[in-house]
Amino acid sequence: MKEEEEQQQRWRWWEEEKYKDGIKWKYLEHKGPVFAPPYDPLPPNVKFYYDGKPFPLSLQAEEVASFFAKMLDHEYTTKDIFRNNFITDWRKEMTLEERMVISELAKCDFTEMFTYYKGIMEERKNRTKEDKLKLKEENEKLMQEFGFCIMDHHREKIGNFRIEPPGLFRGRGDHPKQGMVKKRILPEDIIINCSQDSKIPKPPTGHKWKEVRHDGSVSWLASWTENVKGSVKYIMLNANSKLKGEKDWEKYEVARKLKFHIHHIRKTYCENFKSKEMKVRQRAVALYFIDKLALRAGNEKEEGETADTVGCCSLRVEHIKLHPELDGEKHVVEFDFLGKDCIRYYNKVPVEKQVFKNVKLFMEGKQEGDDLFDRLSTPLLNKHLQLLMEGLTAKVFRTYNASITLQDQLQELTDPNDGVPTKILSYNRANRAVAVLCNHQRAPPKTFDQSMANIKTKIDARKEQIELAKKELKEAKKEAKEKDSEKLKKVVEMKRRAVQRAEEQLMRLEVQATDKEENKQIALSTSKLNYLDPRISVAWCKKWDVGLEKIYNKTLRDKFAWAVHMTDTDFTF
DNA sequence: TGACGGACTTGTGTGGACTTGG
DNA sequence: CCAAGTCCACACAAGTCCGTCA
Repeated sequence: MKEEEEQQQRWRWWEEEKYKDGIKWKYLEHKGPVFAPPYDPLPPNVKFYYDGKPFPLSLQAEEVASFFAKMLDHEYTTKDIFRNNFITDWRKEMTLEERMVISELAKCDFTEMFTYYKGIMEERKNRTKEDKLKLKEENEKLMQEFGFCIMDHHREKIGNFRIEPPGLFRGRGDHPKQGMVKKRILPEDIIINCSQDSKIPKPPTGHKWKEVRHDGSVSWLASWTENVKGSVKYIMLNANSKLKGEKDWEKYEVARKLKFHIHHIRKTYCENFKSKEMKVRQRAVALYFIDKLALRAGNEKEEGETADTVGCCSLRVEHIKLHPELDGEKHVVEFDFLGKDCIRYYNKVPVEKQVFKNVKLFMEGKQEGDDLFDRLSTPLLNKHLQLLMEGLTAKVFRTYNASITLQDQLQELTDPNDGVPTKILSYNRANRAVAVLCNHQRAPPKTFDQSMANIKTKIDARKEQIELAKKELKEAKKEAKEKDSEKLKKVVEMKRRAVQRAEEQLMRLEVQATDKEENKQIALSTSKLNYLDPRISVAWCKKWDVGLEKIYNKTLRDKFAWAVHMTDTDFTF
């Protein structure tokens, strides 16, 4: 409750005016990032072996070896690409002498190091309560000093104030760069962004910043270029900040605006299915998929630099199968491709006849590896969308369709007569419909079967308990009827309550089991965090008197404080 | 128009904190 | 009170989209 109060106390940025012309802030002061702790060398008794013999390593080579040693029980270290990239990068860190000897990873023995680090982890886990408390306090102190900034007179929380420590790059799926060494970032790599009239952060002693700039048109406080992909990384504010919140609010407003244009847009792209211009037809069909299936835009990617994943515009012929008829349905398109994060998208969808014919046409004369939409790119698509509605891009359709689906599903599934637990089940089901639409999948948790079985056992036990309680109630009633006494009446009442309580518990368990089962392979958190207009959820909670904390955890309530504050029961998306 | 980099959002996995039930 | 299970915050990877430059 205390936190809720704190939240109420928080500055209501949404009641203030925004800056114009791309200005993000006028005053920004912070302490700079926190760097990764320096490498802690191995004790002399822990050895690395090459070709069966102990082989002492230079400090630099040892540090990189430790990255691999710590991961020995991870699947990554069995993959060829990972191993090859690692040994190549590792050898770059070696001295000439080391490089002369160490050439084959298969001859490297890291097991002593692995065991050593395992032991340290174990020790860490078994720390005493006092130690844990002390660490927590130290962390808190660091957070208070480096975890906040002053932006235009307000103290704002920073999202990530720690620089990423060095290690091995863990790309997802078949990433060609997995296993490469992520180098240690030094102050000399860091660009600091703050206002000129602020207290400029001091670099650690003996070091200098790469650059200090004062750019109020961007939101980041510090940045550096990472060595594996050469991309820029940033220190930015927490999701509950004004800067992030305003942007998020704006996103949902753009999505809401689409509601007024969607009818016309859909009509237009259906007309364009018959366009004489191939480019227009392809654009229309792609847009149809983006709208109907909530596919991502699908930017072009540099070949060989990333895993082979696609979105709508980058679909290739091998990702599509056409079924004139399938399971009693006509014009079925079968999608099978790897999307963002190498998550598989598999779906069989009956489509408009015109779409089906078009896709067939687009595929004619093409072979594996060819683009389905060879005349289309995301910039082209977005340029077109911009003309249809200001601020419209491909990803707005995902936000729009996710939010409108939640709203419709809540309307459909919520039964006013239900109790709170069942209403929450309805909410989760509505949320689930969105997650399915957006293909937010997850691997079933490793403990899933076990914990499912546990719930079933509990349910059975409850049922038995109810039987017993009912029997006792019956007997108590019978006794009370025979001998009319106050004491017996009380007993009957007690037994009645016991039955009721047990039945309520049973119902709660059954709802829990259903929810869990339906959620086995589906992740709700992503859509909740990124796609669902929080005002829909807040309004629903207020309308049905469901505590917001049943739907949103503290982080979400904090992030969506603006929505919590401004939304009433009558909000419609 | 096409490559490219920069800025920002979206996404999953994970370790540790927190909760719960025996 | 402890172990097991669950949940959350965080780390950081991987997208989208825009502006610039040739």
